[in-house]
Amino acid sequence: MELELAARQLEALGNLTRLKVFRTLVRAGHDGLPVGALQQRVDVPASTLSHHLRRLIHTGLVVQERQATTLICRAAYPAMNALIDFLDEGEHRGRSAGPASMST
Amino acid sequence: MELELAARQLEALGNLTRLKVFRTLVRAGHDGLPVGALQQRVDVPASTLSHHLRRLIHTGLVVQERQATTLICRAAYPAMNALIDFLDEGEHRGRSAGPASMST
DNA sequence: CCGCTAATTCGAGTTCCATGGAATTACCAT
DNA sequence: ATGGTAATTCCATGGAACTCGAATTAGCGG
Repeated sequence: MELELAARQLEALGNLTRLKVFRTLVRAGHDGLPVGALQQRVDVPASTLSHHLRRLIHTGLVVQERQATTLICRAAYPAMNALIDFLDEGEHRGRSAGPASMST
Repeated sequence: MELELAARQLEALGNLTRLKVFRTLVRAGHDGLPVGALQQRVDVPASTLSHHLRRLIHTGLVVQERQATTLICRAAYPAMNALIDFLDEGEHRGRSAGPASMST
């Protein structure tokens, strides 16, 4: 992972609103959430949320997929794990690939 | 870990210079490095470095200890691990406490 | 006490970021 | 095509962050 990308990702997460958004998506798991649902949970004006989402997407921490008129947002777990490993200086320690996958 | 603290720590790491500083300290291990040595490695003016260090210290990611006229800086490994766990939604998975502690 | 080195604080300029209302695009249903 | 909902882009405005030279403080050695 490149230093610059890591810095941009960390900066992206270093904002209260964006961090809330990202954590909400991490909790939501692989199914993700529509932008509208995110807006209700995080409680910010739509335009503001959109700006923040754009940034998270641009840095590769969030992915969007269109389903008709709604846009589904998902946390990019691989990117998150790469970022964590980077902070750790490459000490991998068997993180699971996705959201808290309990059991088997 | 509180959301606000996590955001401030992530923001602190989300700057190219500060990220370089922090990673240099992580690599340096428990012995840490004097500010002067850091300055040589990261190559920024002393005053600039000092501002960045202040921020990293203020957020709890770095610790300083005085040794005569020089200040030793160390990465705060517990804080780093707490931050990582926070991003992960509290999935702990046996990270080691410090720098790549090979063997025993 | 005086000088020396280490490091921080002061001060100022520039740039970048966050916010949110209004206008706009995208897509589907009828 | 028209209406309707989802979401983004446009635009303006405070405000905060980054940078770094100069001045300052902290602590030792002679």
